[in-house]
Amino acid sequence: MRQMSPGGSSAVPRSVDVARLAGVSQKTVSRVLNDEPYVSADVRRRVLDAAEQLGYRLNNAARALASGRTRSIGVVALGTALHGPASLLMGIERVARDTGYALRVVSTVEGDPTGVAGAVGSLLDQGVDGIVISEPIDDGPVPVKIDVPVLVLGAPPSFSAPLVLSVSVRAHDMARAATDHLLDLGHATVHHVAGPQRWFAAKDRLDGWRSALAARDAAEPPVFEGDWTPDSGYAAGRQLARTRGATAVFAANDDMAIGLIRALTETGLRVPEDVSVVGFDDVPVAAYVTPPLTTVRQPFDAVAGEGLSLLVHAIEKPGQALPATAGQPVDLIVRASTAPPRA
Amino acid sequence: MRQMSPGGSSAVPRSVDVARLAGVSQKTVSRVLNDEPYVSADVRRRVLDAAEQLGYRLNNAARALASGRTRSIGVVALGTALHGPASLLMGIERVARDTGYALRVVSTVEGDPTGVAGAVGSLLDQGVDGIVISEPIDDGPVPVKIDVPVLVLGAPPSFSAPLVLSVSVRAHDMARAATDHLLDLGHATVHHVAGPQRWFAAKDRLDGWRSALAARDAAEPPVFEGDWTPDSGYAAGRQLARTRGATAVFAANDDMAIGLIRALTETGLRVPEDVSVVGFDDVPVAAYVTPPLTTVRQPFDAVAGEGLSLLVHAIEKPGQALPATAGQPVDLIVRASTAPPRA
DNA sequence: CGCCGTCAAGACCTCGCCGTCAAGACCTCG
DNA sequence: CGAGGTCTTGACGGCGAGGTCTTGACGGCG
Repeated sequence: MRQMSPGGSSAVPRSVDVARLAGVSQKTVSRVLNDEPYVSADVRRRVLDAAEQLGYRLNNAARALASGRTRSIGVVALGTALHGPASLLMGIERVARDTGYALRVVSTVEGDPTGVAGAVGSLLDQGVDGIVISEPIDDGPVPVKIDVPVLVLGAPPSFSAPLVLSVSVRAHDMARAATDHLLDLGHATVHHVAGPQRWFAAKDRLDGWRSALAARDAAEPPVFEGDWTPDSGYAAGRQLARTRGATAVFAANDDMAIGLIRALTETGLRVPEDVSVVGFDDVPVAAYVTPPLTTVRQPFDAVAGEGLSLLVHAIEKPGQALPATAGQPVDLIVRASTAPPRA
Repeated sequence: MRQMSPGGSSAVPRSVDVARLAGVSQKTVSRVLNDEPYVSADVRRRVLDAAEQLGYRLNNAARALASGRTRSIGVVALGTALHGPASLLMGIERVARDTGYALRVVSTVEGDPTGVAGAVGSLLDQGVDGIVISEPIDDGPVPVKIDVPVLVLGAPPSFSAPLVLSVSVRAHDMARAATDHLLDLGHATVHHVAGPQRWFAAKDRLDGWRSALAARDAAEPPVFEGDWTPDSGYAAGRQLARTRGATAVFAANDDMAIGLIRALTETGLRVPEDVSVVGFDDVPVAAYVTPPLTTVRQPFDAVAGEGLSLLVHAIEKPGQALPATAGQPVDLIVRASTAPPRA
């Protein structure tokens, strides 16, 4: 355990070493390092100098054990590099770092029987002060008793925790806006290439699309269920090309929209002249594909930021009322993949 | 600190509670839970039952304090949702989970003065058994003394640690293969849209391109330095379109290639008839843009897997020889964005 | 039948920090 | 000038696990 360099006597320094060097008690070192009050400027200086001189680092395990807090937040991520989930994760990381929390990441894997419950369990094992569940997949109720606040980004599965916060990404409204846009252009109805329905995010978009159609009494064509990949969008496109009279499609993400457009173009259909396409996410390349994609921008950073500040508030001031949140705007970005149907 | 439910006396159970219920000592509980030898089957059974009944979870902070190990690995990620970094991160997470390690993630931010050093420092503060630095940005030497094994994916900055492992992503060879492909098609030379040169990954690709040109005595045109975004690729494309005689371009990632192609097409140049373009990464949409992109596939999962198994080996069997690693193949994927120059 | 090695389990200490309480120094003010 | 605050600091006892040593029980064997 004791770590020695071959040269001689350099163990990893402990706070008591710092104390000795500074000529104070260990407790005072602790005070200085935790910014507790009641330390004279002089002592503080001496302690900091001594710590620096020894290259002292606080031992987090000991600190966590003694204080019961870890200053870390666990994230249940989706094990994918898809733009949405990855953006959310990075947004969360940034805010966590800014607020002084470390991040522990576990991802759920497609097909893992334990799913979200297993991921949450492993976070609880590690010890976290709060948990973020990012746009989860539905594997039914989560049978884990959680004893820290939980933030869910997107639609929540049901579980028991002292406090469940949730920031809506408003996928429903966004999907509806996308669909409305196509209907407004004069299309009789709008087809939908959905995401995998085990994802709440995919379900929300489907629902939004459905309610937009219902509000105008538009016929609801059959849904193609893809898996977020351009490949699945392509497959949907091949199928759609054989469907007579489809003039507008809303894809549940940009990748599928891009695959879809390729399939349509390959079969001789022009976008947007013959078929209009709307995507979802506004991935970076969306503006540069052919044709530039009309899509809905997801405010990942804003969602992560807002959610995390709620969570941190819940962790640090338990019981207090939560600050109001702004809510995210729906941001439809119209580019060149949509147009009125040909007369 | 003691946590009570309003109803009554349900504190979070400790190992000593399990011990009492099972009628053994706390140490025996520890033995069972750590799979130590010298426990009879009967006792093991009783302990496990008691633990389950109480819903007992090992306290990781206490365990880490007592054992000096955290069973966690720290990752220095790039704070971006770009396909490459995000894929690497997810690959790392998957392997870490499979090998029983938890993940702590810190990201470096563009423009953070402390850079990699700061990120590594915060991981050391948290306590990790090993560190992965994923495709770092060059902020000069890292002045932190690290006392755990380090794995660097991509080119390493210099720092001091007991053991520095490194898995090459062979970006140099890949870039060279991409450039060679264009030269093989008969192009007199190849232009390059580079990534930001603070990234080692971008530098490697530039070097690979450069060495391919040098090997054939091809003239080296000026380099456009982008920032990985399609926007910067687009800007490079506008500029390139004004350059007479450019017939082949190698872009340092697919996003820039896509922006580039759009700029070329908008100015009336056809891809690949007038200009051939090769990307890098093989992002999911690469096969579906117009034209489908010739690109180099990066084996992110394989790199993450190979690297992490090395790191885990170094953590668990310090001093022992490392297992040999396979090395990753260079995988050029030829699609429709490249063709011989017009005669 | 006694010696010794292996197995099984427990007592007791340790890990490095934080929380609580107590005590001394110093100030304020009647 | 002394009572009662406020500031500063330290002694001490955990936090909840793992490590080490010890103690018995048991069994093989000369």
